[in-house]
Amino acid sequence: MARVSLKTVAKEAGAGSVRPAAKAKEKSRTNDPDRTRANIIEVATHEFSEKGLSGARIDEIAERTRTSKRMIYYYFESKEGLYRAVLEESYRRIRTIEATLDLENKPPLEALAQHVRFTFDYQLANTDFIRLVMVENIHHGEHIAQLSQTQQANMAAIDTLRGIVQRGIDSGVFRKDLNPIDLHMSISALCFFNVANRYTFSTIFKVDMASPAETAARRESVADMVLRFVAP
Amino acid sequence: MARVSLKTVAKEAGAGSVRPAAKAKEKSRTNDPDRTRANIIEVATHEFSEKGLSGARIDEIAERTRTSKRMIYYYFESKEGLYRAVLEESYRRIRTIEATLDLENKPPLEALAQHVRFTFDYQLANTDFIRLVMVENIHHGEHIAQLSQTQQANMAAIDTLRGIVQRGIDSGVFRKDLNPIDLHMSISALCFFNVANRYTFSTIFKVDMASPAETAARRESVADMVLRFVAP
DNA sequence: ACAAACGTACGAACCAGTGCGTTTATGTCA
DNA sequence: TGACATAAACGCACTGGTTCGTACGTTTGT
Repeated sequence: MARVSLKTVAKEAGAGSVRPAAKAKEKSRTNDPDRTRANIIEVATHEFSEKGLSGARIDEIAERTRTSKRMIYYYFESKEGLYRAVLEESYRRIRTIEATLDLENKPPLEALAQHVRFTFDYQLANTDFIRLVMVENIHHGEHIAQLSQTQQANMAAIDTLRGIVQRGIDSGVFRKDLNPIDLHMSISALCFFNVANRYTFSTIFKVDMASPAETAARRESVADMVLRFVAP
Repeated sequence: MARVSLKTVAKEAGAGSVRPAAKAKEKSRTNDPDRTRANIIEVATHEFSEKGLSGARIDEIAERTRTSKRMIYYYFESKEGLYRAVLEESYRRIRTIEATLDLENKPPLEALAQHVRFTFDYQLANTDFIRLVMVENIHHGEHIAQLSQTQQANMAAIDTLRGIVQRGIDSGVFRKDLNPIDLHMSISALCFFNVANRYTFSTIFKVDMASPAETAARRESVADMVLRFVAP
């Protein structure tokens, strides 16, 4: 059925990943499993986050890749396998970035405020991740349930917050009955909504939640709400 | 192009829809367009909310209906048409129920607290609706964008909150710079997350967010957070 | 030489949508 | 009132395009 060749000719495109200098004739193929794998995941991440697990098409993902559909199955075995790899990688990325923040040495109130603003901005800048979480919840979390590695690592992500809360309580600037997990949930909820429900909310209330002005105001409102929440 | 009439034959619709007494032989079919339509929407609501727009299957919806697949296309024209009808009906239902609450005559603080707890409980009890909103946002809100009727009616849904805010400010128990839409967003965010992200959050943090104890604690935490937020 | 990495082309199941014929309800006029 | 025409409501069985997945052969690296 005249299915088009889909060459993906040449191209140095890459965000990085230098190739061997050879390049002489474009006829030659270069094996680079790491790059191929990473490239597939990158494309798939965007595709799954845009269309969901059921809405995404393996053929379309393959098309946007520098390799072929066969390679997707070679590396990931199935559509769900690929989805799981995408989920894992997205969760891995968020926690490595979160760890770079140094909030341990700042006064609790300031540290918390910064933590909230950072979370807000990170989620705003990583809508792909947010949407993947939405998709995963539509699927009842059955895939992340299989990634125990990911679960553990992400549970540890609130250790920073836990530390801030402890210091805040100790120094008397936070109320004593504060529950770190509950606090984390509230922060997540406020930041998450801003990205996740942007479309329906903007449509109904005729505001452009993606605009810089709206975003800035919202960020401060969220920070304010959290700070008020922890006060004694 | 046998394009169906789409009658909407007036009628008192009601959840009940009494049938003609006839019923004589079970061999005979009884035409009851309203009931058929409502039945399809009911089944489709659950199916779309469980599997999403792309994940849901028309054949499966038809199977769970008391009628045939052909009727789905007879009444709704396409899968997306059915989805739109489902979305519209879900939004319609939430606002009629919301309107039944009488908060106009209670003191602002009490009214707000009740409003928050009601929102929390309603969303908890109507996961189908919440999940539909998630699905719609995955699709960039392109379907609700076509339902201007629904948009308008739902924008009006914050009039109650707006009234409470005004009375609270006037009587001095709320701070003056409170923005009703911003407040509404925060309340929605806190309640929404509880249902929408239940699976990933429960999995990562090893808590059962659906349990009564967890739910009750969370409801009070949310109410507390909102009340602190509005204080002068 | 041998395994890992890769591409092409194909198949089988799935699934939205429809052609067409049948039954039920309703209006109309003798 | 009842015969009849017409429209609405309905069901069966099918189709054509889509889509996940793979058989099989080729190239690259060690």
